[in-house]
Amino acid sequence: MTLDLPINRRESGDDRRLAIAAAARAIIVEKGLEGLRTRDIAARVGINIATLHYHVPSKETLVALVADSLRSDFRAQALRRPRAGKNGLERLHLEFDDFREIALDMPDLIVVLTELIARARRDVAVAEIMIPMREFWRNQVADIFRLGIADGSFRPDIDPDAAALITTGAMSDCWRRSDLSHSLLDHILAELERAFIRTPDPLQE
Amino acid sequence: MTLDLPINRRESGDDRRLAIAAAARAIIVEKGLEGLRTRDIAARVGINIATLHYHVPSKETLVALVADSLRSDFRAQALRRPRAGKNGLERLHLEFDDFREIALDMPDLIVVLTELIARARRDVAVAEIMIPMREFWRNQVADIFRLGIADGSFRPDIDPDAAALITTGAMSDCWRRSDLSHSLLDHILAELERAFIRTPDPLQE
Amino acid sequence: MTLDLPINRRESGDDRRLAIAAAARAIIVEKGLEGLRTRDIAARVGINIATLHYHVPSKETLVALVADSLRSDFRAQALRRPRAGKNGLERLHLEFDDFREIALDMPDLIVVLTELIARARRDVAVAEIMIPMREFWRNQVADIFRLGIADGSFRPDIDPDAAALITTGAMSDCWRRSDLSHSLLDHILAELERAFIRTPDPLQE
Amino acid sequence: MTLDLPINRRESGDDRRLAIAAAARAIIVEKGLEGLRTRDIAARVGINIATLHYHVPSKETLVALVADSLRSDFRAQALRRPRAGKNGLERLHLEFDDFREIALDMPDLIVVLTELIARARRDVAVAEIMIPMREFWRNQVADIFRLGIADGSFRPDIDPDAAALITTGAMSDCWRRSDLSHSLLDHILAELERAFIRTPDPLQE
DNA sequence: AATGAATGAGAGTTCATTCAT
DNA sequence: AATGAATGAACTCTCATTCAT
Repeated sequence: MTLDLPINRRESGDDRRLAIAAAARAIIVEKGLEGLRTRDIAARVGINIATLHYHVPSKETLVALVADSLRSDFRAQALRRPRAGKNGLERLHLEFDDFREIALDMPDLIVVLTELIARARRDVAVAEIMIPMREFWRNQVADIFRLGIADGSFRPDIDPDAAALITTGAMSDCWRRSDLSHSLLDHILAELERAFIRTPDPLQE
Repeated sequence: MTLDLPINRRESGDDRRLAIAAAARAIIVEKGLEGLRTRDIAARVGINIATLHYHVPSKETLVALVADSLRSDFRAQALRRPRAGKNGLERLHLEFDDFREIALDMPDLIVVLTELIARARRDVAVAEIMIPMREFWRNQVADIFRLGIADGSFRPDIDPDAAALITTGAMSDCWRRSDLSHSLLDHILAELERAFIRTPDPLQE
Repeated sequence: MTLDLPINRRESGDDRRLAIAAAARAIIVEKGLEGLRTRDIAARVGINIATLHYHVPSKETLVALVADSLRSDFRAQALRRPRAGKNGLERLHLEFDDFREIALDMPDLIVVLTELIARARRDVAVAEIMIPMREFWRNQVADIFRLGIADGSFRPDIDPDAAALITTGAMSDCWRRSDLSHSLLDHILAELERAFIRTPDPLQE
Repeated sequence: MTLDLPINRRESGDDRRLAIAAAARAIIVEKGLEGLRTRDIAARVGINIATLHYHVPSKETLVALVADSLRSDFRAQALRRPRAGKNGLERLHLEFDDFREIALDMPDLIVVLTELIARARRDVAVAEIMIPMREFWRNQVADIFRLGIADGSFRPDIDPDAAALITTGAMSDCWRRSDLSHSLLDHILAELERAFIRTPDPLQE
């Protein structure tokens, strides 16, 4: 006669790790990576510290886990929008839409990402996850510029890699501002667009 | 007659504070703000921890001292180059020269600056020093754009504030890259210039 | 079959806290509250300082724990002697017996109590435990005087509250004397008794 | 041509020591003996810590200095009232008047005294000053009782030493109460008087 | 007589990690 | 899979005292 099975008393290891990553991210948002304490995570998840260490053997592992969870979120987001059959300018607009969505809907994600990128300078394990993420993004934007140059929607004299770095750099810097508003963001993105589109040739109009 | 110079046994308070700020900056470069330990600073300066606390009563004060020392460095650098009698484009070039100089000659300064800007999000005392510094820089660049629009060296449709944010943001992001090379930097700066200068009107050439 | 008793390696939290309170009291007797060091307590209990902090999170809590342990001791002692069916004078004798027992058998308890009462002036948390203890005692003695006035064993013109304060005050002051001897104590208690009993009316004898 | 002699820039050693003792007493009242810090004293006097140590070489010396200053105050007070030509009861009234005056006008003095008496248990240097003070007071009161027994104003069966200890003990205990009011004090003193005066013999009235 | 600078010893507290169950 | 208890190492900060001037 088994009644009232304790639900979720013991979650599977994967579920626990997901909960731990989520809790860690919440704390990083509040107090930064340097304010991240294993005890706080355990308390937030509702488990004992020893249990936390059972699932995530060390703090280093924990940070890597958080980095991984960020990567998953970005991958999920990258797959949501179809990219085919567009010209460079249209694809840049899509990129901007993605950015707007993240910056305004999930600012937490950005905060954690920024903290991890900063840490990557000193932590090789983190760098191995975060630097490729950043470079992947920059390359995607560089591809957009290459496409746009080819299809004529962008200036022909653009250096795609430099332009990508400027674009992603400016966007990153927006993230870091606590005073980021919807309208400010729109102004920035509009200015970025003007900076790279092909000026209509007055003669041929 | 021995010329034994006083081996820094007892310095004036100001000198000590300078040395402390320098040591703190060196450690921040190595281990980040979160890896900054008062004992390490004292050891580096060659004084007792209690002596350190005599000159800098708390860690909070210490961080503020570092922030102040950054501000001093920037002020010193800002006064080195004459700004008068130039048009917008020339002034932008000067700005780029400054940046090149700092990024390649004193990369440590930038690392520390970045750490403090990140900390500013959570530390009001630091924010009060760092945010004005960042905004001052952005405003300076915005002024350059305003000048350049007026004198015709830049595109007339530029939004000076947005352009300034993009420019400083991109430059900041360069700083954060550990792989920053001289040629990469030059490419970025050249691209920034192309993004904002007035496209030569084909008709009038 | 080896009977190796667990050598206190891991005790339950309650046992540890009892041991900690006992160690703290011993050190207070030796060096006073101001000479109480967490490290000394840990050493005496045979545990690590961090373990001490695991059980008693702060020094403030520790002092409250000591105060609580005093209260427990007093409660235990108060329950040992039956109080029913006695007149005022007999109850005063019982009170004196209790006092003699504590003052001569457990002088440490008194020293600690005195230290905590002194600290209560400045520490609200301690005051909240100690002042009620002291007032409870004084009220108990005041009740004895009220009873004795009613049953005729004490002078009818006694102010019970004032008499109680004198009695408990004199007893407290005895505690504070390092030269307290058995015979001195007896003299004091005898004099207190003479001070309040009803003088036999010469007429009716 | 000497103008504007700096007044009090450099006080004599004795004046400085007086000021130091006064400052120390003020701090003891606020934070207790255990909260007494040399730096706080120096700040209150307006001198450097090193200067403080020049005048009072160690903290032990400092506490002895405070004890001495208490003794001076008591001596001054003891000389104010003429004691000759009174009987026991009248002298007890004078004693009570003195006590009232101190307890209500200079409660600080009492606080410091109590702190030092408590410290005397562990500090021989302090004990050598404070214990004689306490015993001198008790003996004075014992003498009053002896006088009053002889002149018939007190009960003949009083043990003068025990009665003195009860009296001074009850008074000391009053001091320790933060809730001491004028009327409470009067009640206590009146009760003490009733406890020891000769009950008027009904037959002979 | 006075002071700015310096210091050794130590205070309470924190933290990631481990152990026994 | 989970946990209460334990720990070493380290942290910031404090304090009475001393030194050089």
